[in-house]
Amino acid sequence: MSKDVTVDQMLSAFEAAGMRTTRPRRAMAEQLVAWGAKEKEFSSEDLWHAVQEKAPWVGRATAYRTVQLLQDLGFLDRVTFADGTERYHVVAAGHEHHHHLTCEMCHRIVPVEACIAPAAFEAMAQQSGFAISGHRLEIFGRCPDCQDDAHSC
Amino acid sequence: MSKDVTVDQMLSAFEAAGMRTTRPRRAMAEQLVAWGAKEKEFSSEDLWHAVQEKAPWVGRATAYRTVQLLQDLGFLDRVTFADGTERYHVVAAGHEHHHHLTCEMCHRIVPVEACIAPAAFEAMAQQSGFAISGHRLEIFGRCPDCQDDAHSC
DNA sequence: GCTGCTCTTGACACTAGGTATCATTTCGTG
DNA sequence: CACGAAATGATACCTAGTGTCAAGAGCAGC
Repeated sequence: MSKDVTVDQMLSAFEAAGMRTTRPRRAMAEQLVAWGAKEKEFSSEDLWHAVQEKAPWVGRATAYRTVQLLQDLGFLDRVTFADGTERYHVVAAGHEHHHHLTCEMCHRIVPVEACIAPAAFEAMAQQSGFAISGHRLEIFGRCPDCQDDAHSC
Repeated sequence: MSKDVTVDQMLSAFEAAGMRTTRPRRAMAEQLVAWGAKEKEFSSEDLWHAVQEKAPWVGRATAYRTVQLLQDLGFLDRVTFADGTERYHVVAAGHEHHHHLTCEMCHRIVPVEACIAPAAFEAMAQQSGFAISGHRLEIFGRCPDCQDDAHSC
């Protein structure tokens, strides 16, 4: 059972990394916690707009910078959709390595555990001589709600 | 042993799809064949610039449109690199479903066969109720030549 | 509580990469 | 060769994001 992250956890992580706990960072953390890890997906621009309602003094550049930091700190996950757009979602605490199954219609996100077998990575490292450092797997489809809709045009 | 594609093959594919074999399309096909499938990677912009040297009358929009078409026709493969940039490369004829292992330093591309087991796809379709329509897998690392370089800063 | 140093911010100009529009050109069929 | 549709090139525009920098605000030490 994965728990949602708290504002304090995010701010503590900033401190732990030697960064300051500023007002914009707090405002953005609050918005993220309000959204929670409920499969909610958003772009940096979305988050900026949402934060603006309660903290209109937050600048766009700051919003983008903070999203980047939160991703580095492991609180946000970047997800690629079938249409090529990139968005983020809040990582539920304790979620280990996983990938995403996304709906190409409504952008719903479902985390999945499936991944390449470690043996396969080793095999390709051997064959190619590469030092493998990471990978991304994105799976696309239509969620149950969107399969009925004939919005295929 | 996979063979490189020819200009005629590309132009025939356009015709077969009910499209015309125009001068810009020919010019771009020629540039692509000149590059070949030799792990060469390029952006639409790169291709446009290259084509301009021999056919300066080709417009930017046309270059982008043609790259899109060639991708739809299966002659080009879109590859995502570790830094998030998207580029293309020429698909060698007869290459079936595959993914790419890319060098995060020099952008070298190695095709790999490894993929998720079909059973895993079925399992996640069952669990989630999604109708799965596609996926992308990108693997990042450093090629043998770039492992020595201490360009880590 | 005040000082001062540094990190961070907000404003804004700018860029990369790509798309929409539309009058003009050019295929290729008849 | 003439014609209609498809394709083009020029251009304006767009999205998503980055670089710059003077001004502001945390936080440590006093």
